[in-house]
Amino acid sequence: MATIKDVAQLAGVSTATVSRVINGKGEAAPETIEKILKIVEDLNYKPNSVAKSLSKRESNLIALLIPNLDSPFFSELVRTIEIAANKKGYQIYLCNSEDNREKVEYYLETMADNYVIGAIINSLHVKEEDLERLEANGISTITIDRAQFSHAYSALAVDHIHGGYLATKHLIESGHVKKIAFLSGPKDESSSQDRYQGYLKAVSETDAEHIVKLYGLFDIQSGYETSYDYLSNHKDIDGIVCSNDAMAYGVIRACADLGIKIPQDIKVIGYDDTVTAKFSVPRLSTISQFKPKLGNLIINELERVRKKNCKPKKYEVEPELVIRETT
Amino acid sequence: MATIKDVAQLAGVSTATVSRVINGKGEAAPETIEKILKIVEDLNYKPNSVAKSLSKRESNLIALLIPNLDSPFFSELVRTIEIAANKKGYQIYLCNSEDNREKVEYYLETMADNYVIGAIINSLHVKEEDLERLEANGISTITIDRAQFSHAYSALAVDHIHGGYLATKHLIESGHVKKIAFLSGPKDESSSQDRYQGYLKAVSETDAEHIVKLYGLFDIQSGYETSYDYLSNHKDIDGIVCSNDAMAYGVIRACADLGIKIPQDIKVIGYDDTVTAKFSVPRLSTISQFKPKLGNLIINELERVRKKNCKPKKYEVEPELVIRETT
DNA sequence: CACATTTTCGTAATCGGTTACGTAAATTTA
DNA sequence: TAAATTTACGTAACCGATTACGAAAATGTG
Repeated sequence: MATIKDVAQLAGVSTATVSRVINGKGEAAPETIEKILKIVEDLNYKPNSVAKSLSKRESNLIALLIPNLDSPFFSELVRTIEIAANKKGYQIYLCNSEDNREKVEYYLETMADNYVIGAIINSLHVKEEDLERLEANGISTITIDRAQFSHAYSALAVDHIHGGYLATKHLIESGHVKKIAFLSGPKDESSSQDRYQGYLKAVSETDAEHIVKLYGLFDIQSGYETSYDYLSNHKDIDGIVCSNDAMAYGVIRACADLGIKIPQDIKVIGYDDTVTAKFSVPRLSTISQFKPKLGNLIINELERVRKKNCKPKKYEVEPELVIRETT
Repeated sequence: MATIKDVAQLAGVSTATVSRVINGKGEAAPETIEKILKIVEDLNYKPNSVAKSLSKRESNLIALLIPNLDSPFFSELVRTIEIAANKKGYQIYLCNSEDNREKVEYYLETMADNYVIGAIINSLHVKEEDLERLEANGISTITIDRAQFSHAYSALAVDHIHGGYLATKHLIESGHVKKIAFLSGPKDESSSQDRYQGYLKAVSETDAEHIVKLYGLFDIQSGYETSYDYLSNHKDIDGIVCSNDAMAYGVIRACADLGIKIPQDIKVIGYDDTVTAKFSVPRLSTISQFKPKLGNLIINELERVRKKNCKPKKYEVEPELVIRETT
């Protein structure tokens, strides 16, 4: 691997000049520029990222902290962000927290000493003081979705209350739905609670009745288990609003096992509009929130906040209802 | 952020001593060690990874090059590897190639100048000479699955031929299956071709007949589209062997749309045993290959090969048949 | 006690870049 | 043509660690 010294030597100039030319900073004579660029080309010289990071005290890594990769929702998120970041020359430092505070802490620390320039954060376990610490270390942050919206930094959030409302209202109006249940994510998870608020609001506006709130872990298995347990002992509901698609797939499976027909006997709605929703049997009605262009929005916001004097912004994504076959 | 200089100054020693003590290299007086460690503790000093990488010319990043994150197969792979890497103090540099040679090249280059210590590679577009270049730059490699098995470096592969054989044999024997089709991934994709070999072998051993080979893109949508197109024009098959689970879900959906009953009218088998397979309607019979412990195996192999004089090894994972409801 | 060994630790170079500052040469201005 | 200004580029410090080498201090040996 050629270094800047090799280039400088061959060009008969100092490394400072080479650096300037490559980065287009300061002045240089046209012939010098040409000579250097030719040598760079010949040697296939690429500045070493690590050295660059050290001297500039910033890398081109963007940390992406997420709780897991199992759910399609997150893998789709990672994908859209990776593509957007890549287009701008950033790379992704993947931080998979497994929803575990220790791993979150580990990653928050390594972010700083890897000189990542920004962090995209989706985690129950990140508190405002963690964001403060990151910003103090020059790492701009943007939280997505699950973390609170009310901290002092940039955030992108879906209006979960409205989403929950939309889902529930539609579910109720899609048939003779009178008695409904809400299948929530973990108790300490705020987006689920918000969706639940919207759910309650919709219930109060109609003559439907809220029967029970169930809890899952946002994965297909827990969706299956909790709904199977409940439905095999109770026949009192005809609609279930799920806090994400993965759990809804579990519900669909549980109903199939129990001989409950969707949407005739019971209607189901998910949340996220993951790719599978279009192809499940039956196809899942759901709430769509993230679209590919959000990757760009997130990366752009991170770049924007990095410039001093740029105030953090809050973004809200309007959830949209996607009607398919389960309602 | 405290640096090694701060620690050295407070302890009244040189940075060299601090470095030695922290890394447990060379000798140091017990009191000196104690004093330094105390200050490290007090200051919450963490060595800067970037500086460390530069001076040692190696980071603790492991590159993970995969074609996409859409398919659960890859997101599960990323997850198991992230967990294994993390346990050993490595971090993941995520390289999502979108199955695109340009992005592959971009990432191969950035690997070297990020001083990643190893690369886990799954890509159609990586050739043996790319592996050579990586190794020449001190990056040990292990290819997984889709890339050829025959290069000079470490590799982990599933015996796709045997897997295809197992799947097909079971499909045929699970009912009165006489006329079957193979739903392949992209034409240039070797694992699919291997599975197809196994498929043909199984066909030849039974009285079933191979009718058609269809091509998809390994995703649910293409699985749906190709099978829908074929099945709406032909009623001549009663079994489909799919080259991965995602496409099998597409087939299931297509059959539902066409009023074809699974497994009564047609039997379907997938490949990968993704989490959803247990919960789809109907539950998908499939071939299981990667288990969580493979993450550890991969990371260990990467560590092993790094030591000079350690010859690359080839690993084969035995595919296993998982019988569910589609056969 | 003189000498050999060992222990402990500091000096300084290095990894591969960036950049503030200064200076010599080229150009402009009067 | 001398002074002022601008252009082009080099010197050297720096980012935050690691490490080869050597020297001083401590310890052991006869």
